[in-house]
Amino acid sequence: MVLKKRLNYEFNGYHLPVIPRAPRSIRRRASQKKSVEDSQICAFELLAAVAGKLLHESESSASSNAAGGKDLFCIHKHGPKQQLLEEGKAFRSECLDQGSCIENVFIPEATAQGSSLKSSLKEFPHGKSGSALERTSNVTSPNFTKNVACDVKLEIGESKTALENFPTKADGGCSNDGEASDCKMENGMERQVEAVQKQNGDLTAANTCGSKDPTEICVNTRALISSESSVQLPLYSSAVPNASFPKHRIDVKLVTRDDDENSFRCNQPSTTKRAFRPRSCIGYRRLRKMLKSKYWNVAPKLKDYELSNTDQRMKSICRNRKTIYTHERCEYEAPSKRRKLIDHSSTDVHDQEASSESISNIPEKNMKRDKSGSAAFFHRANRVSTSVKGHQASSQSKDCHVKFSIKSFRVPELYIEIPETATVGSLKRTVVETVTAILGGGLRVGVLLQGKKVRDDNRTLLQTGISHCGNLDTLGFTLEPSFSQTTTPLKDTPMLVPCEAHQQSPRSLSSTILELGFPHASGVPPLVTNTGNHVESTHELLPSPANALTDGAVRDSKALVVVPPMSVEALAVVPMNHETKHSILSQRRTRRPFSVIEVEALVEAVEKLGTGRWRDVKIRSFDSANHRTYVDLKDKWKTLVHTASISAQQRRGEPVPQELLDRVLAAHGYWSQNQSKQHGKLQADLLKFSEDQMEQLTPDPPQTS
DNA sequence: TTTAGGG
DNA sequence: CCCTAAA
Repeated sequence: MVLKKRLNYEFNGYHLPVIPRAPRSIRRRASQKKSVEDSQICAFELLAAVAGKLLHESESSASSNAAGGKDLFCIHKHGPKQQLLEEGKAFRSECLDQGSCIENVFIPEATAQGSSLKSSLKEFPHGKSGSALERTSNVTSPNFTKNVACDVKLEIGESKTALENFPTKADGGCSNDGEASDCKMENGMERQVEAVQKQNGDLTAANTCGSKDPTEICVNTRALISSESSVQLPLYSSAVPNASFPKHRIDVKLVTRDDDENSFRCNQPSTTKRAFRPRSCIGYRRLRKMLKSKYWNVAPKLKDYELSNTDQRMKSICRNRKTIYTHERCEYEAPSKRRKLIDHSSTDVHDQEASSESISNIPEKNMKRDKSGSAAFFHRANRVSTSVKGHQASSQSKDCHVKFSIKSFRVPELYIEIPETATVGSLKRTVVETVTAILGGGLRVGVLLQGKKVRDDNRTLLQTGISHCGNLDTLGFTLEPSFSQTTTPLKDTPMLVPCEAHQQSPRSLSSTILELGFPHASGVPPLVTNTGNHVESTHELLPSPANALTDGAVRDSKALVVVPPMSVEALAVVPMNHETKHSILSQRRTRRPFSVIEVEALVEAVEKLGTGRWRDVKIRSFDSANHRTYVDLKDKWKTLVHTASISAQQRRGEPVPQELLDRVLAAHGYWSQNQSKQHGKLQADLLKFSEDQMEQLTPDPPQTS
């Protein structure tokens, strides 16, 4: 079926607008076969399982961590791949596997027929761009990551590394900038080409990202990989600059930026395209839902659910989604009606710690502490936290209670890097956002003993040496930002705090992973956990120049990275506040205005497919634009129709060429008129009819309506 | 999961 | 864009 469809698309210009769509059940089946999603999930689960196992192991012996990490890595890396191979889609780029996607708007040349679209298409240097793209795809992430505009760099803790590299994404031609479409396209292409070239050059050096330290890269890569969201990193290691990809059809894909979901983009051979559907989107949504569910599930009472989140748990959650959902509504609707916040806190990572190398030096003495509601907070935190709380019986030695007084926490340092050309205002915004993100994002507590982090949450105070007789003087606590606002007891994990815009998807992924109990190999540098975030943030952070037009400023401000812990006082342990949660979990997706190119692609697709087949439209023209869901497309169409019906003066935003609007009206009229009959036997007739219509369609709408 | 609409 | 009812 898929094949058939594809053929149709390819060869029929405007002809066959009426591609009868298969009954949903069938479609569903087909889609299910698209294993990508499944495979991803499988991989995910597998990962989770492994993680769980590792975690387990790590608890018993720290030494095993390294190995564990490795294994994990391997699995992650190969698992998906293998699966793909099995599917016979060997050539899918890894980035795809990873779930990273690039948004491509591809426009079949065939389509170009008579419509104005054609003209614009022609502007693309097909040959050249095509090849460039292909190359790009080979290299995949590296290029993108490498990217053009690295306005903001995020650095995390001591591991400055890779972040810098990832940060920018190459800006796809199609992004939302307000530039004229043509220009955009070209620019985008060129850029990509440049990137590619550069990449090739640099590749040898191995530091695509330009990070100075290869080692670090490796580490990061690993970390990233482990975090699932990291998807792209694997490429680094395996990137083969010149590997040749199978040529794709004629589709020209435009790379657009895609942030929310996964920011990585890569060009996919069109062939594969259909194979994996909106998986990322879907996956993303799914995760989101899951998270929500969890939130509800757990958050309400901050019960100490077992922290060990295994995939089992995940599954169950999924299963109960509906139920949970209801639950949520009841309990949380009040605060914010529309937004369901996900409260990671309860579920999160706690146990895991991403160990950061950063060791805070000055241990603070502690005495008693406690502030607000840490109860819940600590609750989860298990042992350590408990101890912090006030006095509690320290685990084993029942007789002794250790009292702590925490005067201050060390707080991670923030590094913000923005272009010289940035305005002071944007700098301020950036700083504010960063801080907000951190504070708002949730904190976790790290425990330092003699300047060293205490990673093992399972050890008792006694075992750790924290007791009366012990050196409380050398005991310190750190407050570290964490994605999920959850605070985790021991260990400090410096993390990237996602800016508000940050989205979910990556975040979700990482969070999820964490929840799953992904243990970081202790040996692994600081970021296993973080990595994912980093990447994410990176994406978001990097504003593509093009985008700047629309919301560039905002974007710019988003990028920030948190580095190592530093001392900040009075950061009371804040249980997660709503706001925090709000900002992180339930954020509204970043607004991404449709670019003219996208509009064009949409119009073109609708002209062929008609309205009411948004899923197909999505697949056809926005398959790789992970941030554009079919609902988005439908909404966009709605607004386009509206836009087309109002005067130019009343329109806002990037102006859409009148020609496109005319086509919108034409298509809208046409399809609304024929909607009822399209599937029937009239199909043939309609076919012809539509053909005619379409052909003359160019600027003038089919009068049919 | 998709579609269709309201907000 | 989000949220949902329906399908």
